[in-house]
Amino acid sequence: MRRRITSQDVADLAGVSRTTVSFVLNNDNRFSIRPETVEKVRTAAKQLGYYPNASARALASNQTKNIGLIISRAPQYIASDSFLPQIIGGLLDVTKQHSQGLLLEWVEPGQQLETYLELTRSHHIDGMILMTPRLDDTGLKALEEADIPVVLMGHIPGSRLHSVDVDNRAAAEMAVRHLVDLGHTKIACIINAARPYTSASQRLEGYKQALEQALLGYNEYLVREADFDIKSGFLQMNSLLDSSEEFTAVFVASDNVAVGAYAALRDAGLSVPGDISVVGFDDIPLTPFMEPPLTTIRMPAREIAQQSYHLLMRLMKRDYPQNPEVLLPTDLVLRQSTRSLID
Amino acid sequence: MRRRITSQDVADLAGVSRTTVSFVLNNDNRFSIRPETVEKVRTAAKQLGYYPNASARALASNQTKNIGLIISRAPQYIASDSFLPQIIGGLLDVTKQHSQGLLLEWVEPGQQLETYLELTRSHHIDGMILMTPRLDDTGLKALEEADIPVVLMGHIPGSRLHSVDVDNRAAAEMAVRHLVDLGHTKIACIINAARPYTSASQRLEGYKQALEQALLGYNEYLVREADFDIKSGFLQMNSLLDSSEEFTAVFVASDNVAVGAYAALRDAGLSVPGDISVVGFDDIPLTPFMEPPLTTIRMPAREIAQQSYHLLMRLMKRDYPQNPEVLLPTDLVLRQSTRSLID
DNA sequence: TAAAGTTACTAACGCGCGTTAATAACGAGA
DNA sequence: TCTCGTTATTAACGCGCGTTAGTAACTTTA
Repeated sequence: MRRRITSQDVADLAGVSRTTVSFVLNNDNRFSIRPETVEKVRTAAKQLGYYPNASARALASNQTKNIGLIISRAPQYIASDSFLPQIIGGLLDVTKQHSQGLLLEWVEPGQQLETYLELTRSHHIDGMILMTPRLDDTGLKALEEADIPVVLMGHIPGSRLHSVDVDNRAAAEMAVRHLVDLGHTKIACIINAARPYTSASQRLEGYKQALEQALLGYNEYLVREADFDIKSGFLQMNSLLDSSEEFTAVFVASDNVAVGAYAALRDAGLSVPGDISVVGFDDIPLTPFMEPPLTTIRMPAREIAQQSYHLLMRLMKRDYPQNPEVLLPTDLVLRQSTRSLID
Repeated sequence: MRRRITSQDVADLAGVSRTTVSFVLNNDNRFSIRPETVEKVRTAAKQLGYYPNASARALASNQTKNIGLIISRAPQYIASDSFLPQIIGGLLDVTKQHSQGLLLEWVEPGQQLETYLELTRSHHIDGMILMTPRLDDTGLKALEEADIPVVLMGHIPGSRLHSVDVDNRAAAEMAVRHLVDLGHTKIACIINAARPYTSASQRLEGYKQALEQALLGYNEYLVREADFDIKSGFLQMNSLLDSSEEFTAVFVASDNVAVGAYAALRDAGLSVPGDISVVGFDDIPLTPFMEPPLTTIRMPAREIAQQSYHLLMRLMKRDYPQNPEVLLPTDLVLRQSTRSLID
């Protein structure tokens, strides 16, 4: 294997010092270098095919040029997630523009503290974005006093960490109010995930609040808890159907889960929206192609990703926004999965 | 900000040299260290909350402990991909076990060479897995003589690079033969992506071959080319329906694309499998929940991910398997999207 | 002409760790 | 007592780069 080409080689070829090479290649304009010298260095670097060693650079500059995307979920759940690719896509787009790397990591409940410490203290990354954080995350306090910037994609009440999120509660309320406005009074709910995921508990709150405003009673037997994936939607919808409770509409707090719910309804011989109206949440790419196309809350996934990144960038520059929380708008996308009971 | 804790601090506290600390914490058994010394070092490290600096370690050992997953596609296509999360999930699972990091990267056509050089020469990663490679990838030759291990997830004819793949051609042939066996003679095809993606051209080959074996003529007007995502499936199916060609079955070489095709068929008032039989490819988590459940070729996504990783690990240890190509089995998962024309 | 800038560059240190070659301690054998 | 292995430990170098403090040359001002 041929020897690595270092900046010394470039310096030798260009007939200057290594320092000058560094200044030129990093466009360090605190020092003025004669244009012809710049040219000499540039061509020498190109000629040798010089690429600065990332580790050495990280060590010297204390910047890895990598940011971490941490997913609070096990790989088997990641595999069937339709929302994740949108986030990753949005993130990859913008990280590449800033020639940053994206390091993926998942963390299992109970191991959070150790994982975060390792990631931050070992300095694998310059900053991290924490996806779908859990209320019971045992490592969040440690992150608050970590020496690297952190952005929560999602909100944790009481946390000092900066965050990017939508108003899940308000969005869910909007979804359910839509059903109420159509005359539905018996509205079931399948939340997207277990309560410790804040998006889940907040969406449930929105559901409750919409019922309350409509003077409809909250019936816990009409509520089920899914687990991110399609299958759990299928199972929970069946559980609702098997119960003795009556309902004419369901708010399913995740489109992915709603796909499973659709299947369960079909299997039961019920039509959407003929028998049951459904409103989803997320607006994944699939929803317009479902049968019938799903009325849902649009999550601005790409925007969430990019805003998270930009917020993280600001924090890395020690430029702290006065408001630690960025809230992005959602809206209700009307398609064909609901029908009016009022005529 | 408090000072970083270095191995020197641990050494001081434990009353030994930095070298000893290094030996102990890396379990370097080429040197025998007295058990009580080991203990002293371990407790000192724990007490101080010492985490070795990743960059320094990478620089000294010439190993970053990161592997790269490179996606040959733009972010907007990544966003609606249902296959990617399965690969990522499988990869994350196994990288974590080996305390390796996973660095995500995408590369746009035309920029491959530069991207690969930068990634390998800068030594951001110890090895890379190249997803959905393109035949016209201008950087592959450079990778063959790169100084880091590379695994192709997919096959490039004539490349010396190691690869993990399924036999796309044979799998596609199996899918189409299934339709032939059911009595279909006019079988359309929507391939998953443009020809330069080897999986696309290989699946098309399989389609042709199955027709040939059944003594059915190949009609290029029955073939369309999708673009990975759902919408392209919708558009291409409509294009088939708008043409004057007749067909009773379609082989859609990607489940994701098939979702769009389903929607187009529904919109045209055609039933699956009543009017048109459909066979897909991939077996994404959604397929059992489609209406009707899609008969498809199962891609062992998780296995592909993990085998790719293990192959990469072998290459990193300079342990080169005699056969550069790992082929994984596929099978046809029969569901309810095809019907027999023979009675 | 000397002093005081200004411009263009470099020597040298430090980042934190892995690792080799060398040393010290210690008992066994002669 | 002296030599010869072990065994346990360390001094010191190198990984490749960023960066500060400093030097040399060259121009401007008094």
